[in-house]
Amino acid sequence: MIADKIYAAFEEVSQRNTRPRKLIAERLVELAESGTDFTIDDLWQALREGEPHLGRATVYRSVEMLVNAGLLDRIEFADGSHHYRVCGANHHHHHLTCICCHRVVEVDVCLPVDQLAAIGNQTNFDIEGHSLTLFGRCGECRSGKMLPGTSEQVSDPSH
Amino acid sequence: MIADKIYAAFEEVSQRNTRPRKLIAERLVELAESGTDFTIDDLWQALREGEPHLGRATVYRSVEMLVNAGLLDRIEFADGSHHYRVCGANHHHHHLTCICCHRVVEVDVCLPVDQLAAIGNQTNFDIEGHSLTLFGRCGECRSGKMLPGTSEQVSDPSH
DNA sequence: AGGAAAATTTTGAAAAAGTTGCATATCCTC
DNA sequence: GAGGATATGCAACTTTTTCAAAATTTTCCT
Repeated sequence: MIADKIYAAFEEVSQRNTRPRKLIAERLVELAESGTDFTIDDLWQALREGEPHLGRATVYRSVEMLVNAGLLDRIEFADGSHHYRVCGANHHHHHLTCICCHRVVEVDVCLPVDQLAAIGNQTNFDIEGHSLTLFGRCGECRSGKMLPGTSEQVSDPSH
Repeated sequence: MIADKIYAAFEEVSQRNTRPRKLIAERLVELAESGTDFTIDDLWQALREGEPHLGRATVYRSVEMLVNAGLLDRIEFADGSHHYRVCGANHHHHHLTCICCHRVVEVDVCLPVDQLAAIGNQTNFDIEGHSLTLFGRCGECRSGKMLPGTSEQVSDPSH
């Protein structure tokens, strides 16, 4: 159950059980169920309707915590902007995002482990992580002949 | 010669030869020669000393153009911040950045081409690009037992 | 055990940092 | 040098962080 995962992750990273965090968890459950991705501001605006004094900073901090905990994915777009979403897959994965409509697909592509190790040796770095995003144009945008920036943002709930 | 490359790239993307762009090009030549990486604000502050009316927006736009032209690399750090630097290598490459000191190393590691093609087919995307950054801890930071955030930022001119 | 002060985490208003829109100034062509 | 188009920089806007204050939990005392 996705709701349990969210509450569990939240309890792990937070040491106090506060009202704002309960509200954020609730809202994330909704967003997880619909598979919607969101910006920090989207989330704040939505929460603010029920809790007008809730501060943006609280949302920022909670999202950051949950990204570190692996519950939320931060998704980069080709234009440098980014969204978040409740992470669907439990295994290591990356994202492919559409340049036009910002559709997001989770993909299994990754770097060969031995290459990573080799780079670590060559450079004398302990490699602790990496970030990878593929950029492209989805079938729908190609057929619609949309240009970058012309389209609305669309999230793909079907993964 | 690096200076020629910079002036050439600049002329390619800009249709007018304006004073602000000349100043930006000059400064980038200096930064390229020392191998220093920089933020937009670093660059603006430096330019402003000689040209107090120069606007931030001009610097933003010029940097964006030059990133698109492939002359500047945008380098991501593990904490979500980013720097720019005049691109050393002419071939396709990515970056490995130190979590502690923000040292940057250019690396040749990349995705297998056939995997990219396979993903494109599976998802019905035309894959047009990707972004990849490795995060780790460099030898110096490991031996110094520095913690994230404790250190100054250091750029590695020796690549 | 019950209650309140102490200790510590978390919050949110406001300040700072980063980015963009638009009227004006500048550059190039004729 | 005037006209047309690009590029600029001010100012507005958006995003992120800071820090004093509020809230939660723990500790201590009766």
